[in-house]
Amino acid sequence: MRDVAALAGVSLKTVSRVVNREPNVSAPIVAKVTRAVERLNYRHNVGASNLRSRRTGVIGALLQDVSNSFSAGLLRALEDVARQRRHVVLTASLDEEVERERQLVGDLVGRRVDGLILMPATRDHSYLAPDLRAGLRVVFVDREPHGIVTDSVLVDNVTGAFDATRHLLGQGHRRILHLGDLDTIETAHQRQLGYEAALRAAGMRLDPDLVVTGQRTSEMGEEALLRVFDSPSPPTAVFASRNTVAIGAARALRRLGLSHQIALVGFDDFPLADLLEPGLTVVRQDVGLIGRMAADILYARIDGDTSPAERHLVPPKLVLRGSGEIPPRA
Amino acid sequence: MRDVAALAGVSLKTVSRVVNREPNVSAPIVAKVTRAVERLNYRHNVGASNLRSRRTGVIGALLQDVSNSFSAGLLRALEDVARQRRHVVLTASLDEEVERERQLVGDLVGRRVDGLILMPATRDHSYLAPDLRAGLRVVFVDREPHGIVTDSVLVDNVTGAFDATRHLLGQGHRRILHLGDLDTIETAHQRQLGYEAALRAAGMRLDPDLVVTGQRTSEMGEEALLRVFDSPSPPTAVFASRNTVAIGAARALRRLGLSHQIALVGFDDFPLADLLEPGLTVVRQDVGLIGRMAADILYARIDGDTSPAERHLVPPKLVLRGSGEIPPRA
DNA sequence: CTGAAAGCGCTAACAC
DNA sequence: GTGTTAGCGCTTTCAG
Repeated sequence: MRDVAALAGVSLKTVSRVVNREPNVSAPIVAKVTRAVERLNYRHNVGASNLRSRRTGVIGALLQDVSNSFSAGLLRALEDVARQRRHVVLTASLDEEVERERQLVGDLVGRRVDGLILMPATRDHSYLAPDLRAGLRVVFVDREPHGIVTDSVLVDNVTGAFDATRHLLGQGHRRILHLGDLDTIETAHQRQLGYEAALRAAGMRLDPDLVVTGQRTSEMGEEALLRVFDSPSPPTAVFASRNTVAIGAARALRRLGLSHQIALVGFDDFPLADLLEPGLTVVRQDVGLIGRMAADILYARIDGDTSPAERHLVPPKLVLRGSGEIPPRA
Repeated sequence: MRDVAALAGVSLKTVSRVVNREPNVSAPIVAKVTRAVERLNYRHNVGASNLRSRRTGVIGALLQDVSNSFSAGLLRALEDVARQRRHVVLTASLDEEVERERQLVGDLVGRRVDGLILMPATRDHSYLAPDLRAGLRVVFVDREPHGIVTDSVLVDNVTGAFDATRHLLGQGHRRILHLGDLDTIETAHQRQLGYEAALRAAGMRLDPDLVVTGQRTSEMGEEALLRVFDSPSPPTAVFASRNTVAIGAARALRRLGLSHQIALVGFDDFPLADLLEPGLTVVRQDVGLIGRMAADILYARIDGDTSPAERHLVPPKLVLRGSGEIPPRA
């Protein structure tokens, strides 16, 4: 920058003004400086500038796994709003690992990100309190903050699961298997609650044999379903409350030749769900909307919004494609 | 940091040493400093440290679209190797937009990333030459660098398309439709070349009516296929050289009721391709491997490897699942 | 509209 | 093993 100033015959501060597109610099000087910048291949050092100005133009996004379609879609939405501010996004995957979350949060705070989008792996977030007090802006996504107060954008999992289950009940199903993720995961637990509530609303009792949680992968879902169906009175419908598990369930039904006999509803849409045979009925969470909301809230905070933290609930939507509309066998 | 030093009763430099886990600090002092850090909720300012040390611990990843499974998988692989170094990844999507690429490269260079992974939208990369000369390390992924010399990790698209086409020919198909992306996109062009080469190798002539390029989305692929099949002598097989297009083609065949009559091979695998009916035969590119290779090469350069830039070709693999093994109609 | 001086928070290079 | 001095590249404050 010194060299640029010298070549352009102006002061350091003037170069700084031009580079930062500040107003109040005369056009000829802007031109002169710009020319010098190009001639010298000068690259403004954003890091150095941050040191004094206290804003990095970076937001952090700590997601579950950027390679799964939910996290990836979220990231894309965040990126789109960040870009409008000429901000940039630092991402990492947590893989449900508690230690990783704490370490990455520490790292991002150390890098002085202007804000943080967090889809937490931990269940207790009080460790964030000092940073929050120090001015860190955080928006939780998909999972609720515990032990601290901050904004969140959540899917209404209870309602989504309730709707899915009610949909199956409405078609006459009475034996509905719930295949779910680890019950310790908050969203999974809420879906279980929604399932139970729908049964209760229909005046039914919960049959513990029809609840199989702890399914994380499509393989686990597939095997779990095969196990359950190897019984004298198998279910007539399946609610698979995680997308990978729904895929496993679909695969298992295919293997059993029951794709068109057993109803199946999944939670969380994914590409190609409509191309399966039958098309997979799912509860869809609008990732684009969730990401945009989270980013908008984060930027409102960055812009100085000091209203009380809010919990934003995004309603999921039941998308009928065929698999969920199969009636119980006569 | 000054406060920490004061509280611990040591010098600034000693705190710096402890925070950076440098050797040659006595255990009791480390403990004292660590305690002071915790008491004060001190957060090491990585940005300030970078200013002096000239390394940011950040790599940039400019990909096509982080929400598609190819880019997302790549990003995940990059992240995994970066994490082993306690580095972090700055990502953005280019969406084939030339201007965006240049702007983001400029931004990331300004942020002094230690290295850059680039899946370019541009076709001329000479604009990078000054930065390269200034020491920027760049590894190209999926597309070749033009106008500069730097490392790249590419999929052997010609061979992949050749194999796919030969596979169809081997089953007796003679009228094979090639549905491809914009021919101006390098990878798409190479796939067209592979298709042509396979026909030539089988002693066949290229029928221009059987080449439909410019298909970008699944909708376009679907319509294009419907158009082609609305003819007196439709093809008996389809090679869809882009994953979204293959999905559109599968959807179109489904609509025509020809899923089991017409052979279909796609390029680039995606989740659930095996669950379609019939399972979709594809040419698979190993994203995990590509990402790991690119990151390893980038870090080798960062570590000072000055050997000549190399072009690494990853062979794609034909994955048979049924749709590509349908024989031509008698 | 432009510039000079001070300092952001840290680490390199050296001394002790 | 630990401390001191200088300065990374920029922006802030205030003066002109």
